[in-house]
Amino acid sequence: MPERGTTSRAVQGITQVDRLLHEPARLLIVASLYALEETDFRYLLNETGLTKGNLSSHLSKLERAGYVDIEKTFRGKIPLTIIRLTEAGRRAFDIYREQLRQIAAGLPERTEKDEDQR
Amino acid sequence: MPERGTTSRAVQGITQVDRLLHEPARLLIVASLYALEETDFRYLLNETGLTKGNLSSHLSKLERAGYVDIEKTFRGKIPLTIIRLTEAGRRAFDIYREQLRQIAAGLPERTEKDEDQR
DNA sequence: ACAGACTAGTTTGTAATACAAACTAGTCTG
DNA sequence: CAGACTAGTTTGTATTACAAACTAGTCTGT
Repeated sequence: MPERGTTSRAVQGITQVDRLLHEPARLLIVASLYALEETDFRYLLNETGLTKGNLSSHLSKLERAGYVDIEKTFRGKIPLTIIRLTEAGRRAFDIYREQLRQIAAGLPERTEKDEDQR
Repeated sequence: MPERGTTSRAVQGITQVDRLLHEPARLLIVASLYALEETDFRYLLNETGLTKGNLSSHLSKLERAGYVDIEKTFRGKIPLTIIRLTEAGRRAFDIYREQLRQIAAGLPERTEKDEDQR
């Protein structure tokens, strides 16, 4: 098995994270959805602080990946988009969360010697 | 101060991470450099597993941002590129490391109730 | 009744990206 | 001295992230 240097394995793992979730805007969307049964477009808009256009396109991307279900309904006569995290999305998030923690834990620390340098 | 929903502050902070370091390839480069006084192109190539082209362009980007110093020398008659993390790069990494840890810690967990759902 | 404001999103345009393949410039070897 | 090798850089391509402009319809004041 080829070793690739001295940087910790955990940190080298960063090259394999799910790029779909590594994008901050989408991680925020999915993290918001994670705790909820379902929610609507307006809620996510408020929760994430994204613009409508951005939120719309990130949701489409997550939908194409099978990470969210998007259901179009009406609240009275006004269109309402219901968004749900799928089981696949939930699993992908679980994996990403654990990878991120491994990586964060594995990043090198400032040592006392480093402090002296300046 | 406007609240933006129920997702934890730490996680909302993800929208403000340093995009230069959030890119896996570059984080790996900078994490590799962090522990070292200086190193060369060949070492990083091996350490990161990137292609030469990719490493070259990521290093240029880090150099433009002032995160690394690149010095061109010769080892005998063969060109040798020496790379060093600057103090600015070191500080940026310190900040990113802490932000990442906050975010990783703040991501929602799978609850017992969630487990039941499937 | 209908002009204009509002709700709820989607589509379009643009600049920046990440990546690998192709290239450059020179050195070493049989 | 041809070809293989070292050490990188440049170029080409497809994907992206983002906001501005747009679509489709509903509500409100006069």
